[in-house]
Amino acid sequence: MTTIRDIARRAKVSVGTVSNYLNSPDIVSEKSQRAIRKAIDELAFHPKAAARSLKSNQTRRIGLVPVISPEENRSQEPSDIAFLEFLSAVNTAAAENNYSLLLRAATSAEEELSNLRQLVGEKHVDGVIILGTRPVDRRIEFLLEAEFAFVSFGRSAEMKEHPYVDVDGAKGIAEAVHYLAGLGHRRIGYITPPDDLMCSRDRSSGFLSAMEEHDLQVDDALMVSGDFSVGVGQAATNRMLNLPEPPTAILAANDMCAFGAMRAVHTCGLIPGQDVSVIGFDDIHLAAHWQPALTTVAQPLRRIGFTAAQMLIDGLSGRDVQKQLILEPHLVIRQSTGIVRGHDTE
Amino acid sequence: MTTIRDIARRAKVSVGTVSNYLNSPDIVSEKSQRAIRKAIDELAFHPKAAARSLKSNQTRRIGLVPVISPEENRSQEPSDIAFLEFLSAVNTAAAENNYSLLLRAATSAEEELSNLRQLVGEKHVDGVIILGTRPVDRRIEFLLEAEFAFVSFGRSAEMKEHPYVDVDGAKGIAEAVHYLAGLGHRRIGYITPPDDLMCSRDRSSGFLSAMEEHDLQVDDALMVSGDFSVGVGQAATNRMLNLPEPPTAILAANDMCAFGAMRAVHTCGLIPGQDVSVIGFDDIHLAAHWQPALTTVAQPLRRIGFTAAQMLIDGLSGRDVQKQLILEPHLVIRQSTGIVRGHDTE
DNA sequence: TTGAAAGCGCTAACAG
DNA sequence: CTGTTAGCGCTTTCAA
Repeated sequence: MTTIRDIARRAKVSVGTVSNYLNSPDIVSEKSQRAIRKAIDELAFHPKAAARSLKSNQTRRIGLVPVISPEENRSQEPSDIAFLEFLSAVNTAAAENNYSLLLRAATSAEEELSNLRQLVGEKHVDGVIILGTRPVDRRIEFLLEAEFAFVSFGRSAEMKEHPYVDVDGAKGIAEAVHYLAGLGHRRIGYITPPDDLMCSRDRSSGFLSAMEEHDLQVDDALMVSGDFSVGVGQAATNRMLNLPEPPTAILAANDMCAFGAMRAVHTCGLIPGQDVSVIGFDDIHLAAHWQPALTTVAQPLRRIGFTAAQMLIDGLSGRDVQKQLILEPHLVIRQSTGIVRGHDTE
Repeated sequence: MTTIRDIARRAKVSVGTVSNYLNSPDIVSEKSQRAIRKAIDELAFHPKAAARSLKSNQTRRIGLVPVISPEENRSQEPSDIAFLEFLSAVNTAAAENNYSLLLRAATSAEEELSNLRQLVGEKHVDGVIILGTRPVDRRIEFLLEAEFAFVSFGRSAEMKEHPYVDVDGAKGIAEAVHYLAGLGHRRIGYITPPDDLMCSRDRSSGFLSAMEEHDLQVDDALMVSGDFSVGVGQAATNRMLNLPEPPTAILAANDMCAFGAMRAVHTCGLIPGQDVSVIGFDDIHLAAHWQPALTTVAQPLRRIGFTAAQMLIDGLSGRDVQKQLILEPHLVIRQSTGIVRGHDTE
């Protein structure tokens, strides 16, 4: 392995000068620069990351602990695809700042916490990004306590403030309800995200208050706790559609869930967008390509991921930045929603 | 920061003993073990990763360089979702072996290579996994030359052997053609993966020979070079459907592409699975949930990802293992394919 | 079994 | 501007 000493020897300068060249080239004389550059090229030298971080105490890595359920070996982060969009944005922001992303998969909430502890304790990374935030989140408690840099996607209900990027889910859902109400829908089904997530709480409050605003009755059977999967969307919708008084519209936890809902509508011999309206959440890429194209509450996942990473890196670089950011979602209207059948005749 | 010295002092042993305890506890006396364990707990000690890797010369990380196009900021790896399934399997295998996954995004093929060089040269990782293999692949040339551990998803056409996990794409496509031919289809359109990928070459050969086997004519207009996106699937299908003699079946580059194809079929006022059959490739989770459910050539992406990572790690651990593995795809028949309309009347 | 000590490859004073 | 040097926190001989 070629080291900084080899370069120094070959370029006939000291190791200190080589190190200076590596870190602030302009502080080194033209002549030395040339000699060093030449030696580096000839020996194909690369400064070893481990040695650098040992000394400088920084890794230029940011960590993420995705939870992957072992049975189906599927990512459980806020819906597969949405997670990918988020992840790729984080990755992009990291790369732009010359950081890498370190993933350490966990298969359960317990493991998630212990992997995080390891990542942090052993200093594999300079900071972490967490998602799937819960109202009381042990990860956040830990990170705050350890005074370790992090940004979360989603607020928690902690007393102490922490850095996060979030979306005003209550407002997003409310907008969807307003829109449906305007279309004449009175029985609106709502499939929530997993109960333990903060975003679920947030959105439910938006749902409830918007329903009230329109004098719409919230039927227990029409507000079912679900998750981000196609399967649950389909099952929950199916159940609601078989109620004595079925809903004419379904608000799904996210787009995947909405795809499942549409499937259920179809299976019941009804047409999504005509007989039953379906609205998703996220606006993943596929939403526009579904048949019928999905009306959904768009959440700027890429912007969220990018911003979270950028905030984290800015913090690590000592730049001081806004610590909390709440983005506005907006309703994207496509073909999966429509006027209530028989609305006029009532 | 608490170090091994602090533990040594507190446990009244030497640093060497603490280190031994960390690496092979059984070699340390019961008494010392207890004392050390106690000190570690009390001080919440974690051995620093950087120091460890500097000394031991291994990182327990495996690297991956995803290509994310900047315009749309979307992963370009073999179709978004398929990539996620692969990635999560790699991550799982890594985690099981106490490895992490390091991602270093690139925005172009040039950057992909230079990021890889950096990952390897600076020893951020012990080995890498590459995908989107090309017949002549500079990454593979580089890795072979550098004698750096890696496994690729997909063969290349290099002279030298290299470790890979692949799928017999030719066979998969051939199976799809046989099936369509059996259904009476004679005009079969084929949208290929990106031309520069090895898998494209592989599958095309399977397509051509299967067509020949059934005495089916390969029309240039029906074999279009595409990619893994919904958009291209839709556009290409649309074009083919407007030909004087349109195809009655479409083989798409992958499931996403097939989704686009179905959409085009729909847009032309036809019904996928009845008027025009569509077959995908991959069998991503959503394929079964599409409307109509997609017939597709299933590629065990999770097994591939898991195996690739496991092979890499086994190699790193000195275990010697099979270096090449080709998995068999199989056709999953669902509702997007059917007998040619008017087949009987001919 | 344990302790002392020599580095792993780099950075950052500090003196020249 | 350059060279010397003392570590960063750990592992691993080697003697005791």
